[in-house]
Amino acid sequence: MPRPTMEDVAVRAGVSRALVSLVFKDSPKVSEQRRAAVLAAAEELGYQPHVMARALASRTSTVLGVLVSDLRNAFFAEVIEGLDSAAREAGFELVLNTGSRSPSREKAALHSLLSFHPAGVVLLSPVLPAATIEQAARKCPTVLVSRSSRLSTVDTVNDDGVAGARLAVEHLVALGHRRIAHLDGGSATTAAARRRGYRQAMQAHGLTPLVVASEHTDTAGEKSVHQLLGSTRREQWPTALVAGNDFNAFGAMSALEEEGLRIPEDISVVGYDNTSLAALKRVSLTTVDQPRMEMGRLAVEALLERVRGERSAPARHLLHPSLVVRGTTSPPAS
Amino acid sequence: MPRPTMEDVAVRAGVSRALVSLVFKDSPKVSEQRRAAVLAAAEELGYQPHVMARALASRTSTVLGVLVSDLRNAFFAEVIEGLDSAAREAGFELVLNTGSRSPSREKAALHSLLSFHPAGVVLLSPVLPAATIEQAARKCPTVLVSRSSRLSTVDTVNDDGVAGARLAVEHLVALGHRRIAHLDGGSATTAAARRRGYRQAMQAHGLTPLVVASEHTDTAGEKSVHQLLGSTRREQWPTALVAGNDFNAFGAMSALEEEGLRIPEDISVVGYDNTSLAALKRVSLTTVDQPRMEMGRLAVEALLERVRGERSAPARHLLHPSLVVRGTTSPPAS
DNA sequence: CTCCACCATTGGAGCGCTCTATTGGTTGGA
DNA sequence: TCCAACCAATAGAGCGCTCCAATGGTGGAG
Repeated sequence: MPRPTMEDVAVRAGVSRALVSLVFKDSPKVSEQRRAAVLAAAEELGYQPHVMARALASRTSTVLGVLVSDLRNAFFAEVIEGLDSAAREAGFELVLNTGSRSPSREKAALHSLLSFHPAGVVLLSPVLPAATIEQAARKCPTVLVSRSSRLSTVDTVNDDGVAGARLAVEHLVALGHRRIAHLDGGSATTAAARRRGYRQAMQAHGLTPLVVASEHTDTAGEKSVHQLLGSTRREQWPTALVAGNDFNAFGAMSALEEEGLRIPEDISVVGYDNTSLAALKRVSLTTVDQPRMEMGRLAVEALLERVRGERSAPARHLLHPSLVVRGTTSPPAS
Repeated sequence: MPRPTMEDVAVRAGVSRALVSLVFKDSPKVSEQRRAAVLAAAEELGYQPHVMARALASRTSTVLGVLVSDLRNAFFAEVIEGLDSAAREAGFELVLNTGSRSPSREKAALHSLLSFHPAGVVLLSPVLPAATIEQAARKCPTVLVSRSSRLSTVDTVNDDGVAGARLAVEHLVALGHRRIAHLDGGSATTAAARRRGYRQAMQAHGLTPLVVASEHTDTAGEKSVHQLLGSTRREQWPTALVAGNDFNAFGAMSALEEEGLRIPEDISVVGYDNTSLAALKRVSLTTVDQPRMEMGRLAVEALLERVRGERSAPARHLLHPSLVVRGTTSPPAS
């Protein structure tokens, strides 16, 4: 299907190609009369400027590449909405690609993103090796979301996981809990900060931390709880759990119920991420909320600052999480 | 950040630009020696072909545009994975855009997709008016997923909602249920077929259909259930519910529990879509599964057939859903 | 020894656009 | 009346690439 070009519009409107270009750039130096003629001709032909040709000719890209490690995780969906609205406002287009949580697939996806010669790329919690990220950063401005980095060439946007985990512990302590366990996120990029925050908060209250190995999935949460309860005397069981993230919390809750514990009467559970499922009445999970939209917007902002050459020092955005109290936490059974 | 061009590579390898082009097209008419030299030079410079320039010069696009109506819905995430793998295999790149369930935003997103002059576009359950879709179809091959159309210029990929809803009813009838209500999906593009399937199946078993107005969200499910129970005598309450989709089912389940009904002992619930949440042990929702990956693959296939000019008649793929029985259905109380 | 077929390689035009420099047509001040 | 200043409009080069037609170099057949 051959689509009309700028030339076609120019001929039909009886003007030069350059004038059409000016009209589509909203240049003020075009008479109202001509502008109208051009727009009419474009409308009649169904003309639409060709982004790629424009990018080539102007030597500037309006494309922002976005690599999502895992589309199934609704957390990213909301970050993307933030990216999307910020990008659109600034006149940029998003090109999205997904890596399905596999380093090799992510690499391929990043490669394909870079082949667009984008103005910048956003990497959402990538599992890529640091070397690959550095390589990308040499090609265009790069910002990391939900993953930290020491590279001075990349910007980062993260929530303050230390503060978030602390928030969860403070809440439980305030309710009267003292035996509070943490289900660790393992290799996830955000796990270390949450673990640290948990430890700090526990020690600040003179309590003994208990970190249980796990992962950010519901099956891992399930397994870890079974292991924890199976290897501990009943009187020693924790009265509250700080899960690595919401999915982990869901798994943990299933396991707890299987073991005959009621939530929150017998044991409280706090998640992390405030995914949309947590808000479902049936689930009603107390959890830590990250300002996802805001994170998306900041990521785009950081990118654009680099694109415009306004900044060369790395930006390190650390956002404040907040606690959303719902139905899975209550004071411990006397 | 200026990136190296084909010219740079050519100079460094001591060959012509055209030869470099041939190497990157994997042309067989290049000597091993030169090929190696070119690849080495490219590697050293960190050269990567410019997709946009290539598209312009070759007058063929390797871009497939994807419009997702709602990224938060995990259903689409899996369709996209199907799209992604099929596209990658065929050497195409995905450009994703999201419309956040608003017609005007969707229109803007579609517009921006089309400005890439893609080889084709995939519209995932769009809320766009038919006229807009037809317009898009005039510009490039277009396929609709989870939405049907009479337009001969667009292909469609849908699950057989009639069969899916029937599956749900059959299952409940087999368990012994007779008063089975349906929570309707309202204006959702997939609602009509499911409603029809429900009606047909009920009538086939000599049962009276009861369609309750609702939407494909959990809050709507909640409200509808409260209304249904509030306006009916207890003895008349249904013993089973066929929800419009999983989210609707989640909301319905919250409301049922609030009304003091146990699931599945007092009332059974069946969802639709088999979203990843349905599989969470804590939820364990019996639901209808659509072959999402397959749908993604078929969509890309349909597009490529049109691109290659192999077919001009509209393709109408109707896929068979299957029932996934979990914990929210059981025989009715005596 | 010539001729032609065949091969790897190359120059150059052109894809749809932007951008710089330039044109020609008004104005208005001196 | 003349010229600078200004304006809308345009010609033409060039962005990074592909592709076609053409190049020169080789080898085998006649």
